[in-house]
Amino acid sequence: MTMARDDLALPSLEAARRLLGARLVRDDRSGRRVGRIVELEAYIGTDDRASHARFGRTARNAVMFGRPGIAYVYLVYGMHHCLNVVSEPEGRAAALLVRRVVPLEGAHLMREARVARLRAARRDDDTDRARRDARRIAALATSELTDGPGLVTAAFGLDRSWTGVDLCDPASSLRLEPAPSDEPPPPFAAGPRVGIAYAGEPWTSRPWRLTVTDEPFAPRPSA
DNA sequence: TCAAGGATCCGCT
DNA sequence: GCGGATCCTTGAA
Repeated sequence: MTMARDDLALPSLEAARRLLGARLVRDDRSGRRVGRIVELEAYIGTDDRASHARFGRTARNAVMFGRPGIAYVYLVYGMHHCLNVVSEPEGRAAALLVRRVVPLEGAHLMREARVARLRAARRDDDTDRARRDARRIAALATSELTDGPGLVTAAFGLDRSWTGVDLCDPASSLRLEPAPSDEPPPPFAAGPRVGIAYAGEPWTSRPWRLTVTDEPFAPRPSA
């Protein structure tokens, strides 16, 4: 079962509440990776000066104006990819940035993918450094494997080519699944979004970052 | 065409 | 705690 598209076709903060605690699943030949979504940021409308939709519809952000439940993956700082879930009804530009998940299944595949991403990013062929990278990632706690937006995409092996994938389609290799029915909706805190100082007020202060607070290693909402 | 700058992470201090 | 990496997207010329 996948997440109902209707749950994402809502005002973005309501959609985000429903997405907290849900599962991000990548399932293909190499195996199955599952992460519990514990941190999201909402980018809402063309007025939001922090949103990629602030200049109106462009080639890059077009999916943000489309159907809810579609993946929007972009490149930031020339090297990191970020996964977003399109929210709001079709025609309203909005997306939810997946900032953090907690691995539940396939942590070994996530480690492999993290190492592979680093190897791909290295310009040279320094085998000593490659060994250090592999050791560093092997030493990470499971919860650290996907502790940031660029790390989620690295661990799940995602890049811009995943833009447009329907996360509500059970046939997609990348999809969203609701939490088990016996798992109550998680408690969460709201705080300002990260890394958007350029947007100015009131956008930098909008409490549009939602963080689950029942995780043992949940980051502080204001951090 | 061009120049500017970014929804981040890592390594070194 | 800070600066560098790195390339794509954007608005302006």
